[in-house]
Amino acid sequence: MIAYIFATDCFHKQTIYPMRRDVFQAIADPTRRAIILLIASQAMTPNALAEHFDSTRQAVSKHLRILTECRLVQQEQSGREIYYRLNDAKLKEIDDWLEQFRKIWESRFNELDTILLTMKNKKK
Amino acid sequence: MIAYIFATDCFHKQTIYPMRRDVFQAIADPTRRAIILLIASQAMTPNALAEHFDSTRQAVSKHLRILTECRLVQQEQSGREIYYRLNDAKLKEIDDWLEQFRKIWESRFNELDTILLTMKNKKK
DNA sequence: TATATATGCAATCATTTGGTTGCGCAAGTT
DNA sequence: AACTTGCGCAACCAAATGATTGCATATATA
Repeated sequence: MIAYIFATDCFHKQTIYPMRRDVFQAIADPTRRAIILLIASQAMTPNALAEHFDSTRQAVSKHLRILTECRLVQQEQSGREIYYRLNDAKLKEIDDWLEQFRKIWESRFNELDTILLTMKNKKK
Repeated sequence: MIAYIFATDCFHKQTIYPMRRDVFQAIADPTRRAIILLIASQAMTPNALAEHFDSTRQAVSKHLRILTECRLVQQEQSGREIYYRLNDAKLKEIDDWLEQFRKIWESRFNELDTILLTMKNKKK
């Protein structure tokens, strides 16, 4: 009931998993990407999530476990329901990885600039 | 020899793989991420790449195959060597995926704005 | 032409992965 | 107190994955 929604101190199975996986492995599976997208706008329970897929609740639960293990997702218990919410900060890690390449391409542009500049000077 | 460097019309084993894989699956493996990073600044041959890893050339070759299959990497043959280069555009797909979330967060901010605005108006 | 090098491919193997079923337990409900 | 519901966990299984070894072929070199 409503009385329990914010009673976050009375949970039981909200396991804290060791960080075994990495984010890249977590998003490799299409079902997990779908889950991430679903909970991006609002936290959802395993049962609610499972309704969006053909596979069983346990399968979804397993995916949630993996997502939780790599901290992409956080659990929030309210009564006997566990809401899973997206950990925005963890998605940032993917963006950080991409940033490396942006930098490499940028420096490549700079090199091109230098070359163009050299050619320009030679013309003089 | 130099004569062959641009002779791209005389290759033999430069197979065109069917697109079976997903970019997300491709970057799931740490070795593949390392390969991507290595060739980001300049194209490399399988042998040159293999020197950077403990595993055998064939293992690296397999990873290259997977990367090629999902178009993350392109082959460029010069003589008997095959240079693998990064396909920048494909990395963009990952960024596009992240963009979804940026939009969701943004709209969340907008909702917040609306709420704040409503509160403001009520105060009046 | 004979030999060395660069590479892809097939077969094989241990490990991981994604999924299913069955179960136990805590939290609600009647 | 008895029943229902939500959820995690263990056992099990088929398929995919990552790596190895051996082999075939094309290119380069002596």
